[in-house]
Amino acid sequence: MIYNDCETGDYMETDEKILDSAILLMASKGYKAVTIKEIAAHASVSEMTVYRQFGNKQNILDAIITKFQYASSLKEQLEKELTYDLEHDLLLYSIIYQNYMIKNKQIYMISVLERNTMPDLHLTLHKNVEEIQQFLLDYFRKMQSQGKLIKGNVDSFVALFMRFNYGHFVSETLLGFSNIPISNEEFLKDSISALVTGLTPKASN
Amino acid sequence: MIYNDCETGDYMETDEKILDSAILLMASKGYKAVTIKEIAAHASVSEMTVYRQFGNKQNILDAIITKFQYASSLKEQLEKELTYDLEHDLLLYSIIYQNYMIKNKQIYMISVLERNTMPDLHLTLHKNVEEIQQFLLDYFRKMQSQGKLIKGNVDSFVALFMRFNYGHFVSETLLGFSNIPISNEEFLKDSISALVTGLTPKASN
DNA sequence: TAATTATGTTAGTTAGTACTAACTAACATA
DNA sequence: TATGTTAGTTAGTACTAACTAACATAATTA
Repeated sequence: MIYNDCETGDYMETDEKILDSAILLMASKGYKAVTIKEIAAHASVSEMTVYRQFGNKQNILDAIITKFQYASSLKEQLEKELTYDLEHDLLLYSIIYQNYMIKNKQIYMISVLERNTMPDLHLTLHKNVEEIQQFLLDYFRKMQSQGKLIKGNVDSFVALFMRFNYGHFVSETLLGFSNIPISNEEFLKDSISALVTGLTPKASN
Repeated sequence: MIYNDCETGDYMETDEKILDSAILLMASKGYKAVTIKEIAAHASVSEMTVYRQFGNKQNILDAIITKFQYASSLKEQLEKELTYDLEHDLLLYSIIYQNYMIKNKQIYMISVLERNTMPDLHLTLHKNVEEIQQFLLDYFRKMQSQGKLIKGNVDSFVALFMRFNYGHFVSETLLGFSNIPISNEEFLKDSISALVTGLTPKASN
């Protein structure tokens, strides 16, 4: 089995091939169910090479986690482009969020599969969720104080929006079940348009 | 370790204790990572009893699947109580859906963990999703034709609503992260109220 | 060219796990 | 009294997977 699909056309480093194969297999079957033999075969290296590079199985996962633990650029990416127009901003958020999650879907899947055996990983990733939630809470409060968001419980509105985005990510990307006969972007546009109508104060008031 | 929490106060049958322990452990760690020894210990029986009752590990999972494969009562439960008032019906759906998923969360978790190793289970449960989606599509179309739902892509509206419910289930029940400082029912009420406002045609038209 | 480095090969050891077999104990029932 | 049923105990087999050690070879570098 040959495995080498680095986008640059260069051959991937041995370490990268191993980590790439490991994350793929672990996200598919879980840490315990994946064997070093499988990882080596998928990376087209010998089992010994894996052991020489990483020592043991746990170190492979640790390397994966370290590699994918870059700072949450989600917030910074957003803050720059906010226009304080509800529809624009929520759509922007949804698109950026989906792209962010697609990039991290494998490490996220591992964290779900191993949420009980290795709770630290899951908690670490969950920190990001809390940060995003806080960011959205601040944004929604600001919009509310400017009369651009209906009165009511901001916590609920934020949760509504977050759970919609999260549900979309899980069914569409993580589990790969697409039941919608239209494109992803169209769907987001339609949904957020309806959402925004519900969250915008009536003009007549 | 003593394990016996049958609601009737009677002692649970040996088979039930074993299945109950197995589903709990498999939903927590995945099929492969659970050992017969663990299941036996958790059910407070000897390993041999497990083998005598079920023969092998796969049979335990098969028994679990068979036991939890009752007809989707979700649709029937709903049809009876529909009032064709959007807010009432969507809130009703959300509550019934959440309760239904809570009941089936363990088998659902197993289907996610083993989605690649045993794709049949996941596909079977997914059939239910498709059925629910079709039901909601019919309902939304009906409401739209009665002028009780805004014009636009019904597929999007259904997906918006389903993904909100699904996202809520996954974060609240499946992964157990509750970030909302209010009660579940209050949250559903608030969210659906906002959603319904967005999906209801304006009175002035 | 010689040394070094990266990788492969082969053959182990050790531990865990699914599963079997033989036997025993307690209790119920014909 | 004899037999069936249900569960436990103990020992063992077959296999798998993590991990190690020793040696071989190809590529890279001094």
